Amino acid sequence: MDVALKEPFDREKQFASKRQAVILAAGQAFRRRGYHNAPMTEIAANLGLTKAALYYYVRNKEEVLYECHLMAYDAMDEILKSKTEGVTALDKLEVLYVKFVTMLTASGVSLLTDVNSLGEESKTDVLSRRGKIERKIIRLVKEGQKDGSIREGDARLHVFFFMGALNWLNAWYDASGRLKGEDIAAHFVIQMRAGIRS
Amino acid sequence: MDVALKEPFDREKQFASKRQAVILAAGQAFRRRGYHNAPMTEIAANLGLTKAALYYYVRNKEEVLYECHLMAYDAMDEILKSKTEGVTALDKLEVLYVKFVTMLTASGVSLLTDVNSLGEESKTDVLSRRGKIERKIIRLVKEGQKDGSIREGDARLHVFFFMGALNWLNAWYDASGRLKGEDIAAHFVIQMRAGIRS
DNA sequence: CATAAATTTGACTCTTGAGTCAAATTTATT
DNA sequence: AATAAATTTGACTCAAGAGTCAAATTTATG
Repeated sequence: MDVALKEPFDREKQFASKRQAVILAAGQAFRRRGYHNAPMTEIAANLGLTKAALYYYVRNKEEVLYECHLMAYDAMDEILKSKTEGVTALDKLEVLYVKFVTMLTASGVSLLTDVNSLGEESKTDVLSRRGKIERKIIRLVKEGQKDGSIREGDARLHVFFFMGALNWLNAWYDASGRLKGEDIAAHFVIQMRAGIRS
Repeated sequence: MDVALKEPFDREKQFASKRQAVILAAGQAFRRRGYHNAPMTEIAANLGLTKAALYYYVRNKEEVLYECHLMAYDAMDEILKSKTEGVTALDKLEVLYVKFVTMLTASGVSLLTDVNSLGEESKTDVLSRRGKIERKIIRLVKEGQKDGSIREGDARLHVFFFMGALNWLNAWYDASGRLKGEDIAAHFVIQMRAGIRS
């Protein structure tokens, strides 16, 4: 490969990965302290930078929040694409759910709930992303109700119930605590499955 | 009763009830838009008042948030006191859970999660209140594990799972939507119970 | 009606934190 | 080393919204 061609690409990659680091760090801060209680100055300091330096990588704070949401939804989409194993829909759902919990506890990606601090456009975008994911899971639950693996009842409520556990997880989970992500995942799937199996 | 004695009491009562109205309204706003996205001016306007008038009833915004938390925890404490019926611990828990959901969907009381916008003292106070409630429920779950009605496993995780559904409920529930509070309650208990029964 | 207490308001002040920018510094390239 | 590009910074500006207060208005009481 021609070096002159590869290098500018490397630069971009470095820039992109630093940008990602900024967004990840911000996400942690938003999750722990809340969007409005996490000043950019502080996020910068955590990265050994100045606020002004952050703005070299990012347009504004709202964009960072937006990207945090997208990052989480990208990760979830990725997981949703992998739903090939399992014979019944319930089995498939189980696999997905473990992956969700594991992702949230291990990857550093934060599943934020603050959608109201976004501008109108990004807000509707984020909500539509979320809606798509929810609908996929709801569809899977309905499939399970057809194949007899999942109990009858409002599929949407089935999903909201166990997705609530995920969102709440993000509020209380502390990676440095005694509970390991895997243990939580193992526990949560059982409870999820038991809650909806027929 | 002497009128001269009763009247100042009535005044206080009126003041107190108006103050409660302010806090309730603020709670709704905080729940829907988030604490920092709900300016006092707007909350006041919703009540047909001016911001300055609000401050006649309330010391500052943080106090309002604090009172919102307390209001929810008072309601939950009230419910927890009523746990007399039911033969197994699981049955008791079931009764409590229905009441929780009903309270959250019907009473106008909001179960907020933003605890980081509180000052240090009120924050620890709120967290300790929450801790007490959680511990009571955890104790009940352990009791259920003893009497055989509830599956073995980390009681704390059992509780965090189905309490997550409650907290998440507060984020998506819309009183004007198609789903009635009772229906949600009916659905959620079943899923809660199924998730932890032995 | 007169008076006093309670309630409400308009018009302020003040603080916090987001976002900017020209200049300084670091890093890579020849 | 010289130069250019990339990165970082200190020192700003600016807006939003919390909170204040003296004065106006409303409500209750003799």
